[in-house]
Amino acid sequence: MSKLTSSRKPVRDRILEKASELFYQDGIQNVGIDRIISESGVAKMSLYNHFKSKDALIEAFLRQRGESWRSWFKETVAQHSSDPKERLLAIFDVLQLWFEAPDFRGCAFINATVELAKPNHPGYQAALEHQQAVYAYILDLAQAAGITDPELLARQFLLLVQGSIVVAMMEGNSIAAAQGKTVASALLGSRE
Amino acid sequence: MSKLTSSRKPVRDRILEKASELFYQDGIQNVGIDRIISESGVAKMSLYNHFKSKDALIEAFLRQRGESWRSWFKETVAQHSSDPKERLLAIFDVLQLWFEAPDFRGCAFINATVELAKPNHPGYQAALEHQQAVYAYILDLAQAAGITDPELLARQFLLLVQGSIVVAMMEGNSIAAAQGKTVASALLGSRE
DNA sequence: TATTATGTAGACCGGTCTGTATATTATTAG
DNA sequence: CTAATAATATACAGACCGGTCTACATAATA
Repeated sequence: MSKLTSSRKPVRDRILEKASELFYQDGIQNVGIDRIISESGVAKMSLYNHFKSKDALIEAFLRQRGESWRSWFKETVAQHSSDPKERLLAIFDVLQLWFEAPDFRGCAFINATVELAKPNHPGYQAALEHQQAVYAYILDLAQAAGITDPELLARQFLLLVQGSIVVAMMEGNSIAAAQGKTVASALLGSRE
Repeated sequence: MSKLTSSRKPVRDRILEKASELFYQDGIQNVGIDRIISESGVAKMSLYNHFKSKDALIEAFLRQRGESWRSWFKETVAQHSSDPKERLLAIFDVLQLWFEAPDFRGCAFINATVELAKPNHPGYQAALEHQQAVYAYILDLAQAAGITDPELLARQFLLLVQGSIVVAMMEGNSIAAAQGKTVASALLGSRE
């Protein structure tokens, strides 16, 4: 217990946490290294000791956020219902919860592809993999629900999810979630 | 006819054209003033003579692109069909055309809100107005088609349109358009 | 205790960015 | 022809960027 001892957490975690917060909130390009280190209370050399470049930090941010977001999403959907078909609809209830979070600023992965622009950026690939993982999750639910042509339904749902996210971000409210759910219901209903 | 006379078009137009191309293609933040002036063959002072700042140029780019994109979109939809209900579906055929354009890189307005991040940026408001205009156009079609609750259908279509655009951009192909159309068909079919 | 790891603090570098100032050249109008 | 206007070519300011380097402090370990 030497001085301020804000170093309860490992340095690397503090850097990544603060970088994640700032990158998501203000945009990757609008956040500089200097701000990350000053707000996380860490020396610049510590950052470059744990991450070889800003691009590497961006990639680490995206991969970590992808994992934590998906696990939160799946768990929250699961606790909404145990019936697979109802879970497909619960997707949009959970989206609404997300949209209502005060720090919501859209999908970090859509945002990253827009900002990074270059498909060869390591963060770009991470974003694509996240979208694939989300699709795979929806496909799982569709298969468990016994949907005919689950691949098509999963793709349709993916469009609805991404569309809801974008509209919610631009408008700054959560009504897109409920409207997405009405479309999802229609899709499921038209198959019975 | 003095020298190279690349100045067939007025200077302001050349600047705005090149800025539009570069902003859309590489991202607003990834394009500097110096590149715009060098590639458009114009002096830096000419740019700042016609636009008071880069932010003003960004706003001009978004407003001009919004108008030209919407007029292209409406005209192309109109020439696909004259029946309002078929036009609602033709939206996704025209989207597919757009997605297949070699320079397609998503929606300039979604991208702008992501990049600019600050809602008080003049370009941000232009982006919101564009989305409103697209919604108004879909609503027009829905009303002309005699849809019950046209507002709801227009909102549902907006989600599908935005979702298709985002997915097409990330994946770099156009299959999202056809899949969006299947959802649109289902929505229209479930109302008969 | 001596050694090695890790982190801190801050100066510093080359480069890029937006924006301005200046001086010169074309073009156009009266 | 002359005077006003518009565009050009550059140099420059000042801020910020990512990234490196050095010197020092601290903590763990042998």
